[in-house]
Amino acid sequence: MRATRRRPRNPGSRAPVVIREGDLMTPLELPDAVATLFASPPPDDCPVQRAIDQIADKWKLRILLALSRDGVVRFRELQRRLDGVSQKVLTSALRELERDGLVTRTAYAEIPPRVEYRASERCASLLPILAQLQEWASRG
Amino acid sequence: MRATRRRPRNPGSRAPVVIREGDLMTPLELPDAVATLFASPPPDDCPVQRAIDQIADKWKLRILLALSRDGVVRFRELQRRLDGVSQKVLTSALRELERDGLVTRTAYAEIPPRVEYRASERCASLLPILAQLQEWASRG
DNA sequence: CCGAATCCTACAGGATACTG
DNA sequence: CAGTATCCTGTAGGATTCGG
Repeated sequence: MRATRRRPRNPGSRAPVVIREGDLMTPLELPDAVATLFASPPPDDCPVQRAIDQIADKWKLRILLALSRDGVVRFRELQRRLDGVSQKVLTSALRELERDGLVTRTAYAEIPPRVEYRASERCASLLPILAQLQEWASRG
Repeated sequence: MRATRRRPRNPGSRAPVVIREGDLMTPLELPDAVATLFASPPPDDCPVQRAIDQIADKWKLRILLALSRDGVVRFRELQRRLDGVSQKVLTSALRELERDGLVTRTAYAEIPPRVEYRASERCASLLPILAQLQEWASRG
């Protein structure tokens, strides 16, 4: 952990925070590591929002975990492991994950067709963050 | 989120990793730090999914960032800063965030009424993870 | 086996009016 | 000001059918 910088009550130190008189609580401590969160472009181009949007639907997270755990998985087998997902939804989820660089799709021109999905390196680099998120969720 | 119950699959003991012969790629390297991701209960009780659900809608992330940055913010002022949010949606988002322990709501029995929102400590502990997510998103 | 095409429902999110 | 109460629309997700 890094040194927590306690904000003193005296005025004069840079005050980006609105405090009314008689206010009992100070704002949260904001370590430097999170400063970039507030420097990002305000509206819709927030990278955090984009990242969340890339994994926040009903199935994507489970898809990524299944592929990361099992390596190479074919479409039908993946659908079987994700109990209850419809083929249409799984297809579109995989398409988006592929577009976002989180999974790799490999199709073989065979009969019957064979399509393999695997997690990408980009997905692998996301897993430690998800693990932290898991730890965070378990705390509360 | 409506999931139709299907018959539970019970394939017996299965090798955790399926590798076909002639496969060129090995599964991703999985550091120990992410092992807990695959040990969690499979279906709907995944803590990661819960965490994501708590912040993955159109406004929650911006609400949390605004409150974390500005400290104490009243309802109307918050709505002004989140350009375009309707009060119904803002209200329900704040209710959920409060229920999940991410924001604190303080109402004063005055006329006109005054209600203050602030980010919780639990929210503060989430920010570093969001910062990492931001860094991750910037990499791809 | 791997989808694409179609149809359908539930719900998130928005617009507006009204209240204490 | 800080909400509720309605009404409305777009879309995520599911069921089913068809095709290469």
